[in-house]
Amino acid sequence: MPADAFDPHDHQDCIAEGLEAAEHHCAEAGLQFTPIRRRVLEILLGDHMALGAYDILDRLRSDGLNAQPPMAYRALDFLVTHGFAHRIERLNAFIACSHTRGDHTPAFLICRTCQRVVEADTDPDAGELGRAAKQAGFVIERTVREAEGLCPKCADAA
Amino acid sequence: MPADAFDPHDHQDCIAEGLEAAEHHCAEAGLQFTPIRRRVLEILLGDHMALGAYDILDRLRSDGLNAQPPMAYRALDFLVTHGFAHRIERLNAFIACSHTRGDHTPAFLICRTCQRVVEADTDPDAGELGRAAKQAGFVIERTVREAEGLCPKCADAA
DNA sequence: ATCTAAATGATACACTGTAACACCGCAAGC
DNA sequence: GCTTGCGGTGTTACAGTGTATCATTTAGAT
Repeated sequence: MPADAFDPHDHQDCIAEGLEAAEHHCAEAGLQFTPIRRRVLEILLGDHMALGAYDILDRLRSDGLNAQPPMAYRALDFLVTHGFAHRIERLNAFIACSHTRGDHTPAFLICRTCQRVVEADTDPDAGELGRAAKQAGFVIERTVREAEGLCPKCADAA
Repeated sequence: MPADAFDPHDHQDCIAEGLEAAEHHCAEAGLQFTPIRRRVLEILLGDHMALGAYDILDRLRSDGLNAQPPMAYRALDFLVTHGFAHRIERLNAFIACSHTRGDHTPAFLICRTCQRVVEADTDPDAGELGRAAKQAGFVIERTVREAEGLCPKCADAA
């Protein structure tokens, strides 16, 4: 289990595995894993921090591309739609998915000191949102669950 | 309990009570509940939908003010900081708080059809986020919990 | 009365995201 | 082969959201 991007780990594996999983899933599903989409996912997999669309754009440009905003947003839309990446609403930023593919309902832990973000999988109808929805008779279609605070390392340092 | 803004209710009461509660709390706490702040809260209390900062700005302008963006954002910052309003991250918008004052950890149910938003109070360390944080050793300072879907009325209609 | 801190007024700008259109490449079908 | 359609890319221009900065006013404290 990738319980923890807060823990040390061999990060090259994250990148390689993430890319391969996406490639495999696209092949299965008949999706086009184009060079741009692949490159954007690779950038996102590059660290466990959320990146803004314009950060992505800058990196594409340092690859030598004359990239404009729609290029980044299109690739990000693709990745988010198909579950290869997630949007962090609180940060207006994006992060590579660190779990197995398929529909899932992520929750995020955002460290305000080291900026790292960890993804955890959840049950959409559980938790406080599920409870509130049940009480109100509300039908949940999508959830946003994000916590800001301190990761173990940064909490110790403080 | 205001379990449900989805239910019919006398809305003038919402506005009057909300304003009075804020006024009272500001007096207690030595906060300045200035005309602009009061007016912005009144606008937010005007319905159970989230309003963007520029929606607020437009309404201030139709009051005859030559309002610029910082005016709306400052008032909203004040209201959010002191718990009279909340920011809905998913919508880049704001809504009046519908619960008693003091620190609390809201969750929101957002109807994608009628656009109404209901606030529920939660325990910051409970739910799926609390579970994930506990497992990772993460210290939660703030949470974002928002569900999009269908309110009872809109679900029936569909 | 004067001083100080907070709030407001105003300009300008930065960041985030999208509409619209032209173009390209490839696969499906005639 | 040809062409037709569709998804992806290249590009321009703009819309929406949020802030830094500085001047000015107001409200309270001494």
